[in-house]
Amino acid sequence: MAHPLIRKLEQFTRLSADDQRVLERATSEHIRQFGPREDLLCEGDKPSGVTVVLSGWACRYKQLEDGRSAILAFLLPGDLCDSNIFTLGEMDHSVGALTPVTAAAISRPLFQDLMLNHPPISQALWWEALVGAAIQREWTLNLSQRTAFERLCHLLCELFLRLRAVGLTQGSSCELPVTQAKLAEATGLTLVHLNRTLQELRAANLVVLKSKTLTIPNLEALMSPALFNPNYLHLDRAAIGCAVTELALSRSMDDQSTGPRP
Amino acid sequence: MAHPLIRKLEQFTRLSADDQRVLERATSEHIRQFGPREDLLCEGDKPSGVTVVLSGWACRYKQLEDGRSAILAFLLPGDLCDSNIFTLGEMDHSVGALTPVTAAAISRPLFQDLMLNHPPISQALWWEALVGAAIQREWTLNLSQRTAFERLCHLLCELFLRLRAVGLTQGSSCELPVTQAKLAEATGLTLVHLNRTLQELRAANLVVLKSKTLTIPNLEALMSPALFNPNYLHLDRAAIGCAVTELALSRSMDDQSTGPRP
DNA sequence: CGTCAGGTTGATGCCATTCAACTTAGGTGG
DNA sequence: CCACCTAAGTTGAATGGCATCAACCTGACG
Repeated sequence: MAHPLIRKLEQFTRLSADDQRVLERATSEHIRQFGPREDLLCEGDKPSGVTVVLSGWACRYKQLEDGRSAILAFLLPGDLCDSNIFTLGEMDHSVGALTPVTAAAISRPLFQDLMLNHPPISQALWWEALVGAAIQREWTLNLSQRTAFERLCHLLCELFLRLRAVGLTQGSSCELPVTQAKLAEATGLTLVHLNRTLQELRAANLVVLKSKTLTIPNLEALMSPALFNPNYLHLDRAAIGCAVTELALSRSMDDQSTGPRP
Repeated sequence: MAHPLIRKLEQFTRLSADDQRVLERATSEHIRQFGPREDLLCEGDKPSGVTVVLSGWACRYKQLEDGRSAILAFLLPGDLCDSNIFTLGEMDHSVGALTPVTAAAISRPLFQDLMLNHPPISQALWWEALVGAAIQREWTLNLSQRTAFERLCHLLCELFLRLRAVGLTQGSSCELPVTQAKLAEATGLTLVHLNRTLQELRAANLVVLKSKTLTIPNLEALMSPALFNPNYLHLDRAAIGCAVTELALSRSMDDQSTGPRP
């Protein structure tokens, strides 16, 4: 499969062969593996490199001194953990692995080279950061206004679309390698209540979730109750080019998937 | 008073006289005034310029189709409404004025000149965007984990510190030119419940709020119940230089303010 | 076969919402 | 100067969504 960072940034703009080579080199120097509960980065860490998730799922999270904690974002393959961290003094939150994770660290000089001498890449990194911020805003709205049911619908829609954008869906299915406890932390619900909400989703035939595989028989039916508007993911430019084939592919695989739909 | 954008970016790094001149020119071309309920930007707008708040308060907000809406951020003088919007296709949320607002629009060519030919400025703009994202994460945590009481404490702390960073506090007081309805939208509470929570804050002597003026007799006492950690504002570098005088100034004015503290 | 993580269920209570009314302050016109 | 109006703030009572606590179930694994 293509390099996930390149695949992701190409959602924004086509990168020249040269730029792609530069990115590949930059992300192949310091590769590290992390186990499921391990931290990629801790709050307070001084920047030693920009971290890119190459495979597996991670999450941003933040803890209060009294033990409460929340997941603030899911990081999927191709995502940057600490975009341009060098301009900030230190991490204001932590990043933890949810599954086994492979991550690359881009050293400071390499990163500065990308930013200064490769305008298309630095543009794409801006895009990455801005979309990340847009997603964070949507999560704020999610917690602020949506009910538990809507919240969960919305989260699952988002994850599915983001995974599809980097080619990690199979038809109407994708991996969802996280426990209900983690989904609860991400939606601001208790584990118990999340479990019940999930059962509502199943009862309404909006999702099938079994053994870490999520199937969405009818994506629009899931988007509708959440009032899901995908504009905040800013995948539109990609839509002009890639997503046509992407969509066609996804559709054709829908046909051979288990759940036939009206 | 100094130019608010310059003042803000200098929280991150000292700008040369030349850079300051460039910024001043960039933000003096297209000045616009907005009335209290007017929109500076609407969801779906295509970028026509980067908007900077010069005076007054604005907010990012997002509405759901069924009428629910939430305030996602407060924009104070010096804040950018749509950082680097040119790399995104369109606005994914709206920006509205809460008070009379003066804003400048930086045109596309001017903005690109800043980004390409003035590294210290483009660095500072990265910092601005990253801090904005960090604040958004903190708001996510706020909504996800903190109680109504803690949430309000936290919000007021943040606003006070951000205002102080751009020199808009007088001793332990600052303007808070927003209605309780807006504070409710920002904290994800109903108006009624926000009102009651605010009364709790007053009863606990944590704040004095009258005729749009907020006074915080003891900032640490307000930070404590919210488990407020200012690291996410990334004002630390400034702290090395400016904030010493800033703090000294603030202290000396505390002395002549109404509420003496132990 | 015991253990443990992950998932499911029931009972109970509180925090926050909802609806509805009332107060206060500022502004405007007769 | 008072009658009226509107926006903002305040209060009470009833409802409900979600949390909390405590079991219990299930499958994977050594």
